[in-house]
Amino acid sequence: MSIPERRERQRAERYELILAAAQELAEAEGWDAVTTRRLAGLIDYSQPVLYSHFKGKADIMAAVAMRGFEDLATRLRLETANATGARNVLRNVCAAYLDFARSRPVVYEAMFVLPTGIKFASEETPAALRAAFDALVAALGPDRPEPGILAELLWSALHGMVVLAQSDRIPPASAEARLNVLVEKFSR
Amino acid sequence: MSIPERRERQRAERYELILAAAQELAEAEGWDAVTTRRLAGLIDYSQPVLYSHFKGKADIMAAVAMRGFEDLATRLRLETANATGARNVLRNVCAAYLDFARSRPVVYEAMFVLPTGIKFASEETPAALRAAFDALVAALGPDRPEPGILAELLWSALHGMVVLAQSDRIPPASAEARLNVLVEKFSR
DNA sequence: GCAGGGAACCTAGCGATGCTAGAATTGGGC
DNA sequence: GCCCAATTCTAGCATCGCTAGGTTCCCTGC
Repeated sequence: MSIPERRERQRAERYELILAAAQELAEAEGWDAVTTRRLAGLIDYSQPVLYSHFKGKADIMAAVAMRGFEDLATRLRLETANATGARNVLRNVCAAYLDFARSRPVVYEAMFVLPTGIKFASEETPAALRAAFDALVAALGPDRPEPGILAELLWSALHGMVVLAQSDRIPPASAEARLNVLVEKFSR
Repeated sequence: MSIPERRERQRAERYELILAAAQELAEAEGWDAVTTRRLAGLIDYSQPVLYSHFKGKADIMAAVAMRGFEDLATRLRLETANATGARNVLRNVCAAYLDFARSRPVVYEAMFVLPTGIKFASEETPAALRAAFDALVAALGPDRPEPGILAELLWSALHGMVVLAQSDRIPPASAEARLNVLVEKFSR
């Protein structure tokens, strides 16, 4: 292995180390606790090292979000493939979405709540993000009128349920009941 | 007028001045630009004066949010009263909700996105907030199964549409189309 | 083996934030 | 006209994201 290659590999490892530390710290104490100083301390480097990998704190959060898009997309596609019957597919995909948000709340927050520079619904939209949205479209079944609009609405409902429940604005305990009604309303 | 009374009135006026300045500055440059120093400058007092009215910046935003709840509640109730036909009522109430969010995005943000200490769906829920939610329940019409759950779902969908559109995660331009589908799905 | 040079890294610091302790000023009551 | 209490301001703390400039390390060519 050449020396530049080794250097590059070590850089990549440190990149991963930063992402892992950021996510771990955020999961433990929230994004506000993820300061550049604490992050630098966790990886045993000084602050400026972070800026050799990322443009800034927002960029680190965006990178965590990108990983989240990939994770979410594979989870949703898995449900689309494994369930049988249109209604079951829709239900399982929605349940998987809600489950993802519940299991990784801070990653979800980075993906869909906090301001990242990530472009949605445009040419530059990351593939993983596009794939996750396409899984929603697919879950609604074929031959729907205005499938894009319908999927946007479904996503809006799911997202609303997530953030309002996470911030205790609607009772998290009734999430299941809401899911039942949601599936009923969006099945044909 | 007694002297304590005059003092109290002047304090109340300054309280309003602070709220108005905070909202105005937020509307112009976003909540991040609302710093205690700039706010103090706008009302021609020093920083600590703010803390004689509010516990801190978050408390100021919560106060702005409270005014927003009242405004939203009256707007929604107006639509419930003025429209005829179940479907029209639902449509107009939803449109009014979306319109409120569009016309006062930063107030909406303080109400439903940023972490305020305000209690939702509990004993201590402010009356205005409860009234706004009740207007949603009423808009869905009488004799619905699980009206609370259904209203939570409707609210989730509306809220999701607002925040995803505001952060450019779904195209703001198709808001009307989404509203049409939403009303269709939630009408019986 | 050993300088030279470039990449990698850290120390130290800037400006700005929310918030507060303690001094200074104001204004009503005697 | 003086005093006391309430009100307001000055000045500062700790922390934030971010960066300039100097130091250290390691690879390269002799």
